[in-house]
Amino acid sequence: MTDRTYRSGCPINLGLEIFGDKWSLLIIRDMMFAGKRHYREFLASDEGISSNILADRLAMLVDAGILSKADDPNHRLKAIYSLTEKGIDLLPVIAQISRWSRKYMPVDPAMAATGEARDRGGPGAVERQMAALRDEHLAQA
Amino acid sequence: MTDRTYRSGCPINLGLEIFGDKWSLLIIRDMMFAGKRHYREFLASDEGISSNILADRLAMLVDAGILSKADDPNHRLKAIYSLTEKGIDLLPVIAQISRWSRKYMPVDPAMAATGEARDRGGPGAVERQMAALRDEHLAQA
DNA sequence: AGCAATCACTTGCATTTTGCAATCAAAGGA
DNA sequence: TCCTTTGATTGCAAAATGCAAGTGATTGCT
Repeated sequence: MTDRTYRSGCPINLGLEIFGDKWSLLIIRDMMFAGKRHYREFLASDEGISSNILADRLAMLVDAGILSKADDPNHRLKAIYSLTEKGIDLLPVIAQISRWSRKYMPVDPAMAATGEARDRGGPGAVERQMAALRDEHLAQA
Repeated sequence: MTDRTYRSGCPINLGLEIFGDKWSLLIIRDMMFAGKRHYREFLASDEGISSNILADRLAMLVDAGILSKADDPNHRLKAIYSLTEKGIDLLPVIAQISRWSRKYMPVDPAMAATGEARDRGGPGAVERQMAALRDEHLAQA
C-alpha cells in the first residue's frame, strides 16, 4: 500500500479519496453482483470503461487493499481479482447508494431488482450477501 | 433540472453520476455537520476546495435538486443554500462511508467523534439527525 | 509445427477537468 | 467616501479522461 498524503483526516473525505470517482465502485459492483473476476469481464461493463482507466483503477484498488490479484491456477495468462474483507465491507455503502438512486433517479427497473430484493430481505440481507462474498473471495486467497 | 444522458440505468451508476467525485459529498457534509450555508463558509473547508470548483459543484447540486439556493432575507449579497429532502436523504450514504473509513482509514479521532456518536445512538440516530436537518433546511424554504 | 485467437495491459494523442491565483462588480459598513 | 465583504468569473498550467490502436506472452486448434 503506497503511502498517500490525504487532504484531511475526515472520515468522509478519506473514503472519497479512495473511491470518490465515477468508476471504482462500478468495478466493485461488478465483482459483487455479476461475479466478475477478470479484466476482460470488467471491460465489458454497461457503462463502457476504457482499458487504460480500468487498468489504473484495478491497480489503485489493489494498492488500497480493497482487491487482491492472483494468477489463475489453470490459465497462466489470466489474472484473477478478488475482494478483500475491506472491499466486501463496501457493500453497505453500495447498498445505500442503490437505495437513494432507486428513490430519486430514473433507474432501469430490471437493474433495480437486486437492490429491491435486498431491501425486502430485511436487516440481515446485507450481512448474508457479505457472508456469501467471503465464501467466494476469501476462501483460499 | 437539466436533462442528462446517463451511462446506464444501474442505481449504483446513477448515484455516482451525480455525487461520484471528490467534492460534492464534502459540500453536503459541511451543510449537515457544520451547519454551513454560505459560499464563503464552504470555501473555508479543511480540504481546500478552489472557488471555481465550488461554484461549479453548487450549481450542479442545485440543478440536480439536492440543494436549493435562495437570497438571504436580510443581506442581499448573500446567497443561502439549503438541503432538499433529496439531499437530506444522502445522510445514510454519508453515514456508511464514515463507518467504512473509521474501520479502515487513518481518520483523525476528533473528526471521527460525530460518526461514533451516531453509531452509538442506535438505529434511530440517523433518522433523528435527518429530522433535525428537515427542521433547519425545509422549514420555510 | 504453425497460426490465429485470447489475455492483460500500454501507448499516443486529443479533449476535458482540475487546481491555483488574480480579478470582478455589486452591496454594506464606517 | 473609501474600504471590506459577498459570490462568483477568468486565464492559464497541469492532471485526468476517453478513444483507438498496438504489444508481447500464451493458449487452443489443426
